Amino acid sequence: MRLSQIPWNTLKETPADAEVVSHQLLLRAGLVRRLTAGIFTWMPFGLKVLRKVEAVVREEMNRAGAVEVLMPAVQPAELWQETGRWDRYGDLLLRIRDRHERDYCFGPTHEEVITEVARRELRSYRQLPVNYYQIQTKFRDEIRPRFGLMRAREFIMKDAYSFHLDQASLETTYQAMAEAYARIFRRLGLRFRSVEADSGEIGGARSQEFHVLAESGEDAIAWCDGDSYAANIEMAAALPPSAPRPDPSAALAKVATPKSRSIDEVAAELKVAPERCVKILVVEGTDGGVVALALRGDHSLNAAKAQRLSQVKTPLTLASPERVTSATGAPTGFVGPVGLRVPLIADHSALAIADFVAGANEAGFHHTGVNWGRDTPVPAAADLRNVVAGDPSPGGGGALAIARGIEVGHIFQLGDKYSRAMNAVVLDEDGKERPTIMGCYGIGVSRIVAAAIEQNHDANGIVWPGPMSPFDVTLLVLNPKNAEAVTAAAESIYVQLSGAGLDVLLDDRDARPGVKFAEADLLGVPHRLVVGDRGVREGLVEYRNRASGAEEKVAIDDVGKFILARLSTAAAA
RNA sequence: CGGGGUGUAGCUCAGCUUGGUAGAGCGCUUGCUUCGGGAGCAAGAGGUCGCAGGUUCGAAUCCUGUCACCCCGACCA
Repeated sequence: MRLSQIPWNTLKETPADAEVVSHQLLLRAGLVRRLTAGIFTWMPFGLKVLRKVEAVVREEMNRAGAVEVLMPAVQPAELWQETGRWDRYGDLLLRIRDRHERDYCFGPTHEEVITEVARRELRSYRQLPVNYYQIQTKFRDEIRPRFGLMRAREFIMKDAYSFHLDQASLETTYQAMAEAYARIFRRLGLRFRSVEADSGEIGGARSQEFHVLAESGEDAIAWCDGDSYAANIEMAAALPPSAPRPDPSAALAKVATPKSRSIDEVAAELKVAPERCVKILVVEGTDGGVVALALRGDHSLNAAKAQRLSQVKTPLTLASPERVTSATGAPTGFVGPVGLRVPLIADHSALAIADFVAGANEAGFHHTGVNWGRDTPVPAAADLRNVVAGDPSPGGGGALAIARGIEVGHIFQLGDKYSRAMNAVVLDEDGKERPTIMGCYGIGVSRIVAAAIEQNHDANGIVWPGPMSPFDVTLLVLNPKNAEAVTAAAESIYVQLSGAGLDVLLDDRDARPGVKFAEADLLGVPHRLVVGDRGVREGLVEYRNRASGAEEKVAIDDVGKFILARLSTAAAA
C-alpha cells in the first residue's frame, strides 16, 4: 500500500478518555475510532490486523474439523424465551422491537440460534459429532464499557458449538478445541496460558480459559511450573497448611484500639504482623440471617469459593453496617470470634494460627492472645481465600506464582442444558430420541487485538507480533523530492518485496523524516526499511527491527530475500 | 444501577469563582525557508461554549431541567 493514497491520522497527544495503553495506542495509531460508548469503527490499518487474527482463527478451526456458518445478529425473543434466558439474561441483552411490535435482541451469544439450527438439521446420530463455528459481531450492553476494545459493547467473537451423542465424543472435541486454541495463540505470537476456570452462569462440567499474559490484565491466574498447574484465581485451591496449629501460649486479653478498624491499622497499632490477626467478614446467609467468615489478616476473601458454601447467599453480599452491628454487637472492624453470636466459618489458614489478634465484638476494642478451642468453639473449616504467590501448588509440584492475564478464549462443556430446553434430539442406534450433548468454544477476536498491544508495546508505540501486524514490512522513503534516484530505488524495492508476496507499506508521503520514523514506530510494523540519499548511492537500504532496535545495512538487490528470511525465522520461533 | 467527575475549534485544554460578547498548544490550508527521529517564520480557515428553559440591559460564566461522555463498584470473549 502506498501511504500517500490513504488518509491516515495519528495522534501526538493521548486522548483524554483512553485509560489503558491498548486503547491509547489504537487511537493514536489511527487503527480504530470510537463512535459512541463501547462502539468502534475499524479504520483501514486496524481492520488489517483484525483480518489477520480472523484468518489464523479460521484456519485453525477448519484444521480442527469445525465447519463455518454465519448466524443472524438479530434474534427473535421466542428463541430466548424457550431457554428462559429472555428473562434471566438481564440488561446485558440489547432488546429491539420491530414495526409489528415483535421483540428481538441483538445477539450477545448464539446458543439459542445454533440449537435451533441443530434441531432442524440434525436428526441422526450418524450426523454427529459436528462443530459449527462463526466469526461474528456480538453486542452485550455492558453496564460500563471501558478499556477500549478490551470491554467494548459491540465486539467480534469467534464462537463454536459442538453437538454429540455422548460425553466421550464431547471430550474428544473439547480436547481438540483446547489444542486448536493453543495453536492459535502460539501462531499469533502471543504469550498465553490456559487455565482451569469457573464455568459460571453458562453452566456445564468442564471449562478452560485462555489468557494473554499482560500486567494490565483484569484476571489473576495462579500457576506452577513444577507441575503445570494453572487456574483462574477464582478457582485455584488454597491447600490447608500442613503444620498443626501451635498450642496456646498467651493469655486472652482485651485492649483498647479506638482508632483501628482495618487489619493494617490494628496491626500497626498493636505492632503485630497482619498474618497474626484474624479478620471477620459478615455476609448475608441463605436463611435470612448473616454468616461470619474468618480469614487470616493478610488474606483476601474469594467470592466464588464463599458462594459455594450452602450457608452463604448467592451472589455474595456483604452485610450492611447496621446488620453487622445488630447481629454481633460491634460495628464493622471490631467483630471477632470470641463470644460471636452468628454462625462462623473459618478459612483453613485462619484456623492454623494461635495467640492471634481479633476484634472483641465491642466498639474500640480488640483481643490479643486469642486461641481457637480455648477461647472460642472451633468453627467449621473451609477454603475461603484467594491463593497468594508462594502457596503450595495443588498439583504438588512446588510453589504457585501469580500472573495477570486478559481472557481471550473460553471453552465449555455445556451438556444437554440447551438441547433439552429446546428439544434438540437425534435418533440413536436403537432408534430412540436422545438430546444432544453440547460444547461451546469462544474467542474474543477483537479483544485479542487489544490484548496483543497490552502485551507488546513500548514508549514509542505498538510492537506487533509479526503474524498480527497490519504489514509485513514498512518502507520509508526519505527526501523523495530532492532525489529522483531515491524514489526510483524505493519503487523498485516496493515491487521486489510485493512480488515476493510481502504486504508492504510504502511511506511515500511528502513528509519530514522525523514524522515518518515516529509514525512507523507508533504503527509497530516489525520490520522497517529506510531508503535515503545516503544508502542509495551505495546501493544499500537500512533495516531496523521494531522489537529489538537492531539495525543492519542491506544491498537493495537482496532486500526481498533478507526480509523473507526474517519472517520465516520469526515464524519458526 | 449506586457514587464521583467532565461537556468550550478535529485533538489536549485555559477562560467560569468575581457576567461585558471567544483563547492557547497540537492538527488543518497557503507561501517561503527547511528536511536522517513528530521543523521554523508568516498569513489563514475553523466554535449556535452539549441541549432546553430561566435570571439579567447583557450569560461560556449564575439558576433549573435534560442529554452525552468519563472514572470507581457487581458480569463477561
